[in-house]
Formats: sequence, C-alpha cells, structure tokens
Amino acid sequence: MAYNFKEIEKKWQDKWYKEGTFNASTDYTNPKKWYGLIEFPYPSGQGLHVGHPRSYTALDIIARKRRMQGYNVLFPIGFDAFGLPAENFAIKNHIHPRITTEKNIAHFTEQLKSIGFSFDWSREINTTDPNYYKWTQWIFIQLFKHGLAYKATMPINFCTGCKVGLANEEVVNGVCERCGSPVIQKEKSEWMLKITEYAQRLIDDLDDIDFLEKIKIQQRNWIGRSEGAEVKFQITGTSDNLEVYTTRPDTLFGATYMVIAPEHKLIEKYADRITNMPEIEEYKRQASLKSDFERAEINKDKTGVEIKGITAINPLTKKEIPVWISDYVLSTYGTGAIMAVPAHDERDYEFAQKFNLPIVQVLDDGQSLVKDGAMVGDGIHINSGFLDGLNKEDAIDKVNKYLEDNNIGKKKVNYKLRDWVFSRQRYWGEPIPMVYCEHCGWQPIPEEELPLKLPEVEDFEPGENGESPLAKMEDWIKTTCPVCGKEARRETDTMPQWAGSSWYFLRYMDPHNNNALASKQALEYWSPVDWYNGGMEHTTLHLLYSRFWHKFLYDIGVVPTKEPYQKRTSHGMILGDNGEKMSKSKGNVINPDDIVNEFGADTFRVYEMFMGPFDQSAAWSMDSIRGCLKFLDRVWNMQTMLVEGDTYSKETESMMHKAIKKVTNDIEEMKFNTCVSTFMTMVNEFYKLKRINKAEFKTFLTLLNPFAPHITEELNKLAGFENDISTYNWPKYDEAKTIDDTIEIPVQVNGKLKATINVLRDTDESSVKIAVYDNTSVQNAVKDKQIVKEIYVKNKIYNIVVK
RNA sequence: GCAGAUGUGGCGAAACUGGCAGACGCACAGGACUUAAAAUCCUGCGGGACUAACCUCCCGUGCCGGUUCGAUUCCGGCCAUCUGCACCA
Repeated sequence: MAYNFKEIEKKWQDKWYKEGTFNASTDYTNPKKWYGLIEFPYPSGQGLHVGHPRSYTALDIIARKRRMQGYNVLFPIGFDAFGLPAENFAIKNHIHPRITTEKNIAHFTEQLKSIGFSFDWSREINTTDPNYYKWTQWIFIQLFKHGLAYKATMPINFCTGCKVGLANEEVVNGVCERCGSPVIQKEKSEWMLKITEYAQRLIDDLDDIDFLEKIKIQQRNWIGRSEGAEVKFQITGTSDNLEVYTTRPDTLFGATYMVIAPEHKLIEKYADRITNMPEIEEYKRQASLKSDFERAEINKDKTGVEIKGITAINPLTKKEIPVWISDYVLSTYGTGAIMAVPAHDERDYEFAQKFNLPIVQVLDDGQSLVKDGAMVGDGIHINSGFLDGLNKEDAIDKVNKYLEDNNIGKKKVNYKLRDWVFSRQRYWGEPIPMVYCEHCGWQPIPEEELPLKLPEVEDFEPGENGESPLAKMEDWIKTTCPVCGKEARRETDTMPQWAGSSWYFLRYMDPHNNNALASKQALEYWSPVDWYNGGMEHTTLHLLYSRFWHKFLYDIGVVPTKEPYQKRTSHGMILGDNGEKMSKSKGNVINPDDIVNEFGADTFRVYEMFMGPFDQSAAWSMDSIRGCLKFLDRVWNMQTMLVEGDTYSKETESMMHKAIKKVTNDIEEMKFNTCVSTFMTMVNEFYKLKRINKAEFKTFLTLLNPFAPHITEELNKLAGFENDISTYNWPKYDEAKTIDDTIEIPVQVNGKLKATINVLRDTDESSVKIAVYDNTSVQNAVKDKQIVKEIYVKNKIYNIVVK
C-alpha cells in the first residue's frame, strides 16, 4: 500500500499557511527566541534550483525542532529581486523587469510552499519594493554622511560592441559573452564604500562569533592583513619620491629595480622626461584589455617595459636603479608600485631573468646560493650593510627604525581588501539617492523624500557611453539642490545587488514598519540572527559586505549588536547526475517541481538530507531518491502494526533513548544524513518485531517530523493522537538508558583483530584479561610467541603485542 | 597565480577526542508471495587465496614516507578533482 502523498501534502500545507501555524510571535516576553536565516533567493526565470531546498530544509528542520523545544522562532523568507538577468531579459524582449520579477516571485512562492517549509510568510520581503529599498537608500545616505561613501575613478569592463558596462561574469575570454566584441577597461567615476576602514574590526570580531573555521580563515585571507613598511625611493634628479609597500623591508639592500603598475600616475606626471612613451602607451593599452584576475593567471610569462628617462635611488645602497612597468604589479594593492628583490621573490626573479636585471642575494640560508630560482625562505642577512648577520625579525625591526629615523619610510599595516565599488550603470537596481550641484557638490536627497523611486522607462538599453538607462531621463535627472536650491542633477547609476542583501535580515524582524528599518524592540528582541546558513561562495563578498553594514549601523546606534550573525554554516552544492554543476547547456538540470510531483515533498526533503554530508557537494541520483520514497512507504505501513502501549517496550527501550539522543545531537551538528540512517534502522527494527506501540510510534513520528512533516502529521492523526505534532514537545531521553550493560571488546594481536569478547561495562583489567586468554582464537594467535606488551583501554579494546 | 575544500566497495556514504573499516541506502543476486510481472517481505553482498561447506589466512580508506601497541583519523612530501577570486547571485 503506497501512500497518497499528493493529497496529504496539499492538505497540511493548506492548513499551515491558512492558519499561520509557523508565524513568529510578536509577543516578546518569551525569553527563548531563535532566529534562523537562509539566503533569500534571487527569483530567476528558471525557477527554484534543487540546491535551494537543501539549505532551506536544513534550517527548516532546526526551526521545527526549536519550536518543539519551546522557542519563539523567526524563520522568514523573501526575495532578492534586483539584478542583471531580469534587466538583460528586458533589453531583449522589451518586458519591464518588474513584470518578469513579479511573475518569477509568484512561481517561486508556489514552489517553496509545495515543499512545506515552515516559513513565516506574513513577513515576506522583496528588495525591489519601494517600501523596502527606501531603507536601503536611507542606509546609503547615512554612510555618505559619515564619510564612508565617496566618488572615485575606477576601471569597469566595457563592451566596445554593446557600449555597455559588463559584469565580470559577462566577459568570457576577454570578449563580451553576448556580442563577442572585445571588452576593454574603461575609467568611470563611481561611488565607493569604505569597507577598508572596517578591515581590522572585521578580522578581530570573528573571534566572538561561531562561524565555521574555514569561513573565518577565508575571510581573514580575503581581508589579507599584512605588516610591512612603506618606503620612499627618490626619483633621480627630482625631490619627488616613488613610494612602495613591502612586507620585507629587511631585503631592501637587494632591491635592484622597481616596477610600477601600468595605471600608475607617475607616468603621466613625468611624461615629458620619458623617452619611450609610445612603447609605454602601447603596453598600457594591452594591459587595459586584461582584468586583474587574467593578469595574475596568464602571467606565467612575465611582460614589461622599462621606463626610459626615469630612474630611482635605493635609499640604502644609494645606487641608481631602473624603473619598469609590468602588469604583474596591481594598481589596487599597496601603492601600485614595488621594489623588486629578485634574489628572494619568485615573481621578481622570473622578471629579472627575462629582462637581464641584476640579482643581489641578501639572505643566506646556510646551504645554497641562488641556483634555479629565488631563495624565499628566512635566512641570515648578507650584503646588507648594517643588517648583516641578523635574522629576519631583528633585521625588520632595525631597518624600520632606520627608515623612520631618516624619514625614508615607516611601518605600515596593509590589507588586500579593497573598497567596495558601489555604482552600476544599470536600470534594475536601487537609485542612488544623491544629486550633484555645481555649488554644493554631491548632496543626499532629504530623507523625507525617500524612497527615491525608480522611474518608469521605455527603453532599457544603456546610453552611448555605457551610462545607466536612467541617464536618458532628462526630466527625472533635473532637480534642485537640497542645500542651495539651485539647479542640480541626479545620480543616474544604481546600486549593486549586494546592497539589498546587506541588511535584509533586519527587515524581517519588523517588515511593515514605515518609520524605521525596524523598531527598536524588534531589533532588541530578535538580534542577532542565531543561525545563518548559506553557500561558501558568499563567504567573502555578501558575508563581509553585510558584516560591514551591520557594524556601521551599530556605530550609529541603529542596531544593538556588533555582529549580525551569531553562527554561520554552509551547505555543499548539488551537482547533476554526471557530477558536474547543473546547467541548461549541459542538460543535467533537475526541476524541483518534477521531483515533488513524482515523489512528493517529504521524499524530496528526506533525500536531500540523506544524499551526503551537508557541507559537501553531492551528485543527484534518481535511484537513491526512490530509496527514500520506499523508506516513507515503510513508515506509512507501520500503522498496520500499531499496538497499544503508553511506555516503550522492553525490546525497544534502549534503541528509543539512543535514537532520541542521536537525532537530537546530529541535527545540531547538521549531520542530517546520519539522522535519516537512524530512522531507517529504527524502521528495520520495528519490522523485525512486527509491531510498534503507540508510545514508540509517537516518539518516532515526532523525531521524523522536521524531516518529513506532512506524512508524520497525517500518521499522527490516523493513530488517533489528538493534537498536531507541531504542538508537541521535543522527545527527551534518559542518558542512563542509552548506556549498554554489556560491551563487546575487540581483541587484537599486533593490531589485527583476532576475536571479540563480551564483558560487563567497566570490568577491571584483570577480569578482562582472564576472558581474553580464555578465547581459543586468542590462544592460537599467541601460541609459541613471546608476549611483549598488553594494552587495555577500558570498555574499548584489548591489544596484545607479540614477537 | 592566490585562497578554501575533497579523495573510503560497483555507486551515495558511516566510523563521537587515534581503538572491530564499510552502519544506512542504491544497484546487484537468491528466496517467499503471484497464473505472471510490478510492488511488498526475507536473505546475501569490499577484493583475493584455501575449502564441498564452515574454518582460516592475506590485501584494502588517492600515492610515498613518518609517529604509535594500534592511523580513514596525527605529521611531512606528492598526485588528482571541485569551488571562489571583488560588476553573477
């Protein structure tokens, strides 16, 4: 008898969503609160991906468990709906992104509801809703007022064919993915956010929060703090300096040439002294075709051009050294210029070899001089004047002191983290609420005027020079200066999609508030997010951006906590059945609707939890999902073996307590796959016994409920229990009943298993020894051998070492 | 290139702080039920040697080496695969 999941699932979903069963309470008196957060989806035209439910089911399980444990649970959902795909679709098909977005959200909503997540739908948010982005704009204005938003000229990817700024993703092998025209780096004035000002705090405060260690490591590496020094090299024949940043100022005596990034301003400044300008211009043009990433990647073979007519002076050796430009030096890191120490840096070594530049060794590791590569380890200083004979640390201290005393440099902490480029030359994003006045400069619009609504346009094509489509809306652009009242012009760029997702978790706490992004009480009660689960791919961007915004909001007194998320975990990707990432072009996409139709939501959920370790990627398998349907069928058929009983039977008591303990703990550790194994083992056991009593059934259904909420509620009802499982308390276990009285002890001889013996728990060694040597297998294994040593680990193992 | 991860049967995997490798599931094989098939239920299932069968023995957690009574687990060195790299979300 197979169970009718279609009817059952529909019935319970209708009940939950009609009654608001899982809505968070606004009664803030319950001191036990739990806020679980999943990354809200981008409502793409393709619909829900089978990867979404993996993360959602996981936190849904935890949320359902927490409710049964007496918590007031906030488990919200919304849509991150601004973004490129809707806009590109609009350009192609002339359909307003708002319309596509609405349609997609409706589809997503239906799909999410069909899987039975216990979301609080009354708090649904949408980043494209003016009532939402009003507050995104408000936060931007606060950032501006506190000096954390500024304008700077930055390069963007520009398609020479479409005349449009492109996302990195839209650039494939240096050409536009749509039209195939070459993409160049074009300078553009952009809004920037000073995330770098928070770099140190973003590192330090990781110590107080419960993020997976690999996430913390990745964030620290991304922020990339390094300690070093800034050193001035005099430009020969001028009073001007070329400044570099180095983490190894102690190797300064080995700096035999300098390299600056192609974009470095020195070139313009000394254009009249440079004698090979055309060559340099050509090199710069070539470099502008590559992104930073390509430069680093394709840079197996170093390229560069010497700047003729300019040299610099090594401040320690006083020698005149050449200055080169090369794209292995990035303008975005440090000062955009380096001192090259070819004897002790791989890249410098390669470069020096190729262009025949002098290599001076200043570190001696005691064994080898430079042979076929740079010696990058730490050695004792040689050829280094006053640093000779010192080790790395002492030399750094000494040289730093010397640099400071002589005003040629100073200690400096540097970060790889760069400021956040916040402008997009696009239509489908939050308008940046700024106006430019000839007299007053950039000014935010008055806060009473928020939201600054995205105006209706007819044409989604970008402007001639890659401006946002808003740049063509003269009527909208023309405005008055909020300070002096004279004519002013609006910013026409919009915000990146990261903006709306940097604070959405705050809005869920109080989503309909018109006077603040959320009320003080709501923020006080629900903050911080107790558990945030999402993909590893968001570790360095979204997660850092939102931590940055949150810290800023904390600084200005808007939010009560320093950190937005107390705990962060991550799920692995779901791959196609061929082990590759799902994509239309590979034809390996699995549609969640098909799965729900064919197997039901409960099977879908159980399968996604069972398919492998939660934090690792897993390939989809249609065979395995059938196994999960079979498991639920077996669960369904257990109602035919139901017998009376209000306590666990003797045969199952130990198993029941162990299972409650295991499931209770494994859910907390996100070991959902072993929870499902436990359920399967229990079912196998009840089938062997050919009966299950009511007490056992009730506990079993309660444990399984977070994983398979529909079938368990239905069985609970059919078994005649009065209330819904959603109102139950989470089952409790008795520790004493999870401990077995007798234990199987493996006996090894030289580390190889020879026998197992049964002893009472905590039996002392001498009694165990008697039992061990009583065993014939053991006797045979040690016969004619000399016993060297015996190791007994209580209740664990007995190992005999023989010769 | 930089950063993070992963590697265990035919397949997905399990193994709590170093202690019986392969729980649970899939696939496969055999049996029961059935006129038959499907479904369901029961049993077996890492590889090899020996055996009528049991027993027994050897090998086995990507590769090489180390620590240890004992290593999937710890250490060193390799190899392979996956993910991210700042305008995709």
